[in-house]
Amino acid sequence: MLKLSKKTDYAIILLCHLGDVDAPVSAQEIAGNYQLPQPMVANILKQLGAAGLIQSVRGQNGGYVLARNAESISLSDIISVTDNPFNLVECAHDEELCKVHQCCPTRQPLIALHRSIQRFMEDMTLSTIISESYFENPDAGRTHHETTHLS
Amino acid sequence: MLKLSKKTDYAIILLCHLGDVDAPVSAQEIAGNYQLPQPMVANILKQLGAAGLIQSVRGQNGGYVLARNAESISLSDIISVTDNPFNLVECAHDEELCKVHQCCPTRQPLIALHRSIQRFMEDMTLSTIISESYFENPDAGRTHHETTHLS
DNA sequence: TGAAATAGTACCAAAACAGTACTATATTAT
DNA sequence: ATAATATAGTACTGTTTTGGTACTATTTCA
Repeated sequence: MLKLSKKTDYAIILLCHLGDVDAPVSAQEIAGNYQLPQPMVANILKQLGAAGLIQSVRGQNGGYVLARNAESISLSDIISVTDNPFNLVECAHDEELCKVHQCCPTRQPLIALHRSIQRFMEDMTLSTIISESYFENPDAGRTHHETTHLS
Repeated sequence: MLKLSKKTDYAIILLCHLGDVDAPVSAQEIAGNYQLPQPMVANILKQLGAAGLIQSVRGQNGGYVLARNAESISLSDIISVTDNPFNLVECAHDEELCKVHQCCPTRQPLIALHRSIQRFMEDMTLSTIISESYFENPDAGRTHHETTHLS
């Protein structure tokens, strides 16, 4: 339906949070902070860890921290983990899949759209997202996340 | 999963075909020409008709023709019919849906992405798609569609 | 009047999504 | 040591969406 999955949606929130904090943050902590289902959050963090976007710290007081700086994590990276690699149309990656590629009128323009979106998502980094979110919520300072709980 | 549905995919093919021909074209004819499932094609054409993108001609020798010229039909129009209105993230349209909008770090940047894609899809008209497809398949002339059948 | 077409629905199976559960392992505070 | 708190890995499930079919009615033309 051409929309981001909840998983991707959540992943961005999680990563923004991690990008704001230095110490490891646990799944439980984030889930509580944003009122998200804890098992989901845990699963997504596991996936992001396996993909190398974040690093895990096991044991008590453990959690996750960004594995790279926020400038080098793109929206495209995130979506690749939580939503499969972006693929607006099958034939953008698998030309052979297209039964009618000899006469398919959609290939060129849809691949153009695909590339345009791809480009946009590669250019949009986590740090961009974080700084744009401050523009909207300037009072959501880094040490006040516990005050942003919802009633 | 951030990809176009088959319905949208097909719809673009159908509309491109209609944009190339003046006389009404039947569902059966198009389905045969592009090796697409006939009932699906019929359903999509019905929807496109109901949405006012194409006009139907009933009865024998009937079929469909574009209801407006190809310049005035945008990719956004098409997707609205076959894929629901485009909505990258819920909160792009329904701010109240977002439980954490007070502290949600994703709103601004994702809405920016949404708008960028939306804009792109509004600017890409059916006539653009058709002309770009000729760039790739210059031999797919308007009277030779029956020669492009696949074996 | 019959063939060929659309109109309008209703239906169904398979896949994807959103979320849960469980077991194992690692680390640390006590 | 050991209990508590965390991640690691994986399997499972209910719901929704997708992709596609089927059926009946109506319109038009030869």
